[in-house]
Formats: sequence, structure tokens, C-alpha cells
Amino acid sequence: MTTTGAETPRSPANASIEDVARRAGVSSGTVSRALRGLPNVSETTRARVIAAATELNYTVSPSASSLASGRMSTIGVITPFVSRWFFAQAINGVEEVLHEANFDLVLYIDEDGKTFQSLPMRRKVDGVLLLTLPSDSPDVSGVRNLGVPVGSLHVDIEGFSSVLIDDVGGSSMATDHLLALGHRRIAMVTLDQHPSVPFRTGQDRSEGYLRSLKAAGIEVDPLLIVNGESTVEGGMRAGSELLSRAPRPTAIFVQSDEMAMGVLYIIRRAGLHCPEDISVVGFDDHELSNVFDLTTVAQPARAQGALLAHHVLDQVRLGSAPQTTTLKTHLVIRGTTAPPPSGI
Amino acid sequence: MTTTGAETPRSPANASIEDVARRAGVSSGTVSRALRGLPNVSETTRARVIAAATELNYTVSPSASSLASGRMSTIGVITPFVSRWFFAQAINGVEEVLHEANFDLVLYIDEDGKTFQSLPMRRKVDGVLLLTLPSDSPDVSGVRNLGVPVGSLHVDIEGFSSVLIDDVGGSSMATDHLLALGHRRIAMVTLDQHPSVPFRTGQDRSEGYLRSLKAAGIEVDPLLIVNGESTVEGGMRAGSELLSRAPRPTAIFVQSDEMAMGVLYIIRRAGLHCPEDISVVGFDDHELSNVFDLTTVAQPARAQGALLAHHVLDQVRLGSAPQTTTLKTHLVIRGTTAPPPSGI
DNA sequence: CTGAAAGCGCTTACAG
DNA sequence: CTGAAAGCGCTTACAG
Repeated sequence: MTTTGAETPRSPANASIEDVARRAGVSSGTVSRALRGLPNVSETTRARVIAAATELNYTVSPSASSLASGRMSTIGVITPFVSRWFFAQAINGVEEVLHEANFDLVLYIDEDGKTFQSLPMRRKVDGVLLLTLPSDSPDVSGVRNLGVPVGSLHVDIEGFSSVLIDDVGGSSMATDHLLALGHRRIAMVTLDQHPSVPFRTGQDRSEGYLRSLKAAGIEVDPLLIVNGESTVEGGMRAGSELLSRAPRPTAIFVQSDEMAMGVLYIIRRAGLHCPEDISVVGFDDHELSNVFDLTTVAQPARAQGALLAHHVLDQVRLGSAPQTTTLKTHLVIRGTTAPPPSGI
Repeated sequence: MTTTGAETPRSPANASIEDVARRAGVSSGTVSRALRGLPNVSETTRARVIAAATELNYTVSPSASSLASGRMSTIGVITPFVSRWFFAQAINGVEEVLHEANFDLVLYIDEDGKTFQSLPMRRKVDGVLLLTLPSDSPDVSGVRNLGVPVGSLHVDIEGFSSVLIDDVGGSSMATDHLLALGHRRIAMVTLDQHPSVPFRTGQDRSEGYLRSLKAAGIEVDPLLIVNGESTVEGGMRAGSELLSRAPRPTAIFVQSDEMAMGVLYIIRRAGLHCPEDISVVGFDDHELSNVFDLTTVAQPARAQGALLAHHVLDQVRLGSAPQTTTLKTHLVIRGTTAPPPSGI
């Protein structure tokens, strides 16, 4: 097989740093420094090296580079789902930041915490981003012993970077909005609660609701609080249950938009109208929320992922300390909330 | 810092293969063979090595292993979105298979085909899975020149493995269903068409519709075919347009469930009822389709990802030839389709 | 500013 | 069945 020139090398068995060094008339050490933009390389030499590298279509061998330097340029991301709105958005934010920083994203989808035992990312990542925690036991010691910076979303763990949102405040806003419209009989559909896990999301959102009711002098009716299991289907079940209460609630605060979609479905299916007969507020600002015309508490999921990635990247590259940031939420008022039916 | 025994090594600066060899009283070459389950190692030696490795909590250094062997145990996945149903499901399928095979999944989210130019996965993956193609020009030569097996979803490219579905047949089924219910004035909302790209999805789904109408002896009305831009919002726009036609169509075949959700929203918002006034069929069987009670053509997105991963893994590990598989679709009849209003 | 050389931690023919 | 040794392709003190 003859080649007609170096112009279009048909996968010419990847040039090595030695090839580049030879072509540029320098040592491989100099090539390494020049290509990585290190100081102490004359500009003329650097230019020559870059030219040679370009001509040879050279790319550094990641494994050789990692082996020699100990840097992997890779961040492991552990997520329970890739298909749910919040996680998908967070991953988008993470990916954008890592990509920009020339880090690779190794994805581990882990619903039940197996990854925390087998640690498949061991020795191949410079850092780990936890979009979730092991569900049974909050044992993150394996990840901690990896010896690399770790960041966690929505959970504040000693020694880890984290990004949180004000779940209490957000839920309180949602509840206050319903109160301001004149509602008194306000139900709540909760996320799954994890008693043994430091995920405070569900508890915090409940707390905001309780706090607002209390501030308004309204007694809490435990029959108006139902678990929606974090899913659309669970929201449907919870919605059915709440519609059967007598007297029926005039408004429902739902701790996630996906569950709220289930609730809305049930309301419509029961022949009721939202918001004329009953108001609904969600939490998330899911991308379909506007399609459902759903009033909701918006949280910046993508920004949370991006920020978490930045925190961990700072630790990896600058050796800085773990950082914790709490992001704001805000109420998005759409068409599923209105004053209660006048008959009540 | 003193250690109180080898039981709970607090990140003991990662044992190397030499440490294991010393402890087991063999050479590092034997350790390598024993741990990888290669033949030509006596079972007693293997047991000794495994014991030593366990005691030292040894894990092979991926970069050293890759450098020496040339194998990366990593597959690159390029996807335009992680948040859309089809891609999220496909990624789930891919991840499961790769995880099972002990391969890492490096994720590249790439909406506009940049990845095909910069090739960030160069020299670090054993194979590439394309859940998308560069949108401007169908130039996959960069990926091809990577010199590793490539698989593509929904596009059949020479030299690549691929997984396809019968889009023509599926759309034809959907249209036939509407015809069987008695509809004659059947509109269609199309996916974005990519004239220069070998993505046949949109064209094929249109073809199935046209074929069924033709077989039924119905003349195609170009005013009843509108582009929905592949999004919920696009579906809303397309829906509005179609509702303004006179006479109004009695049914709409929508080429994706997400667009169909937009169409359903518009129908409801126009004060019309589905399916009493107008029927709608989607395509996908999106996870929210049952919430919308949407009749649709189901395609196994997760299985497609899994199968594509298998195909490429076969090429990587067995050196087998690229494989192409076409998967079936089936009609899921729910509540958005019914006979046309009797007045018509 | 640059080079020579050690070293990163494995895998893999090659002998035996 | 096992060992000695070369080699994978870089990075990084260390000299100069």
C-alpha cells in the first residue's frame, strides 16, 4: 500500500511524540512542554513543534499521559436516572462544564447504589459527581476512600462539595401563593421520603408547606398529605386519594412536577376542572410544565449540575477546598392556580 | 501516621502489581495472567494471587493496562440530547450493556456535530456509538478514521453497525388504524426533515402515511402536512395551523409523541375534545404517553441502544463484522383515537 | 530554554 | 505453568 503524501494520512498508525520530536528537531520532552503550553519554551520552538504535530496529525496518548502524570482528565458521574427531567438537566450542565474544561465524563447509571460498592471508577477518575446516593444505606465511604474530590447534589456531606437549593423556602412560596389566593384546605403530595438517607428534599419541601400553614393559622389535616412515590403514576394514585376526601381540598401542592402531571390527569379524568374546581402547584419547572400550564416552583437543574462540576473541577485543578452553594428557587405562576370555587 | 493492620487500608496509596506479586511469591507477569483469568495458570497459584490481591485491595491501573495492551475498555457515546425520551432510553440500554461488559461509557452531548470535528474521543475509546449524526453535513469521515468500530442508530452507514426500526411500516399502521376508524381527512405533523443527512426517520414516517392513504384511494392534501420541528412547542404550532384548516381534519398522525403532546394541548385549548372531535396518533410510546392516554406506535428505544452496544462490543471483542438489525414497532391503542364525529 | 533519562504500572511474546 | 525483560508513550525532575 503506497501513500501519496502526508496530506491525508489514512489513519497512519497514530504518530507518537517521538515522531513529532524528530520532525521538529527537538527532544520529546520539549514537545511535551510545547504542546501543553508550558512556559520555558521559546516561541519559535513551540511554533515548530506545533507545526510538526499538525502535519503528523498527532494526538497525545491519553493512557500514556495519565500513567506518567497521574492525571486522568476524567470525572465520574453517578446518577440514578438519565431519563428524569432533573437528572437529565443536571447531566447537561455537568457535561457542558466538563467538555469546556477538556475533561471526559464517564457515566454510571445506578439506581440501587451498586456503584458505591463495586467502585468501577476506581483509579480512572480525578473526581466524582454524585447526583444520587446509595438508597439503602447512606454509605459513601467507598467513594470517599477513592481519594479524589467528590461533589454531591442536594445533599450536604462532610468533605464533599455540594450544590443545594432552598427547598423549604420554595415550598413555602408555593403554599403562600395558594393561601394568598384564598385557599384554606390545601393538600400536599410528597416525594418519597428516605428516612435513613441524608436526602432532605422530601422532608424540606414538607417543612415549607407546614411552616406556611402554621404561619397562616391553619391546622394541618394529615388526611390531606399523601405520598406520591416520586413518579407520574404515584401522582395519579395520590391525586385519586385526595379527590375522595370530604370535603375535597381546593388546592394541592405537589412536591414535583412529574407527580403534578399525574394529579392533573386524574383531575381531568374525574370530570373536574383545574383551576376552576381545584388548584395545583408543582415543583421543578419541568420542560413540559408549560404544556400543562402548570404553576410551579422553578429550580435551575442545569445550573446546579454545572456549578457542582465547577466546584469539583476547582478541587481537582486548583486543589481548593470543597465548596457548598445554595441556589434560589422562584415561583412561576401559570394557569393551574386560581381562587377557590366561590361556593366554598 | 501508623497503620493498625492491613484490614482496613485507608487508601494505602494503591498497591501495584509488583506488591501483589511479592506477596503471592510470583512474578508480576503471573499476577497479570492470574487476575485476568487467562489459561496457563495453575489453580493453586491463581488462588494465591487472588488472595494477595484481595488483601492488598488491589485494582489494576487502567492507564497502565491500556498503554500496554492498547485496549481502552471504553466506548464513546455521542448523543444530541440526554433529556429527550428516545435518547435517554437508548442511553439506558447502552449503559446497561456496557456496564455488564465492564466497559466504561464516555458521554459526549453534541447538538451540532462539533464532536465529529474535534474528535475528543480519539485514542481513548475502543468503539463509538452514534445516537446522532452531524446535522449540517453527513460527514462521518472523522469518526471513521478513528479506526475503531462504530455503530449508528436509525441510520445505515456503510461499514458501521446499526439498529433501525421499520418507520415506514409503523407509520402505515398508525394511518391504517385511523382509516379503519372511518377517517378520510387525516393530517400529519412531521419531524424535522434533514435533506442532506441520511436520517430517514422523518421521510420514512411520511412515506408510511402516504402509502396508506394511497392504498385507501385517498388523495393527499398538502395543506394537511405540517412540520412540527421535532419539539413539543413545534407540535403546538403545527396543531394550531391544522385546526385552522377548513374543513378541519378529523384525525392527525403525529410523527413523535412529544409533538403529539403539543398537539393535544392545542386541541384542548381550542375547546375541542380528543377523540370526540378529532383523533390523534403519535409515534414512540413515550413514558408520558399513558398519562396523555395517547394512541401511538411503540418503538423499543432502550432495546435499540442495548442492541447497538452489543453489535459494537462484538466487533471490539470478537472482531466480528458490522451488523445491522431492524426492530419491529407495534400499535398501542389508547384513548386519543375514535371514529370521526358523526356529522361528517 | 532544552535534553537525557528515569519512571509511571502494566501486558505480552519468548524461553524454559 | 512461570519468569525475565522489552515495550507501550508519555511526563517530569534534574542538569546544563
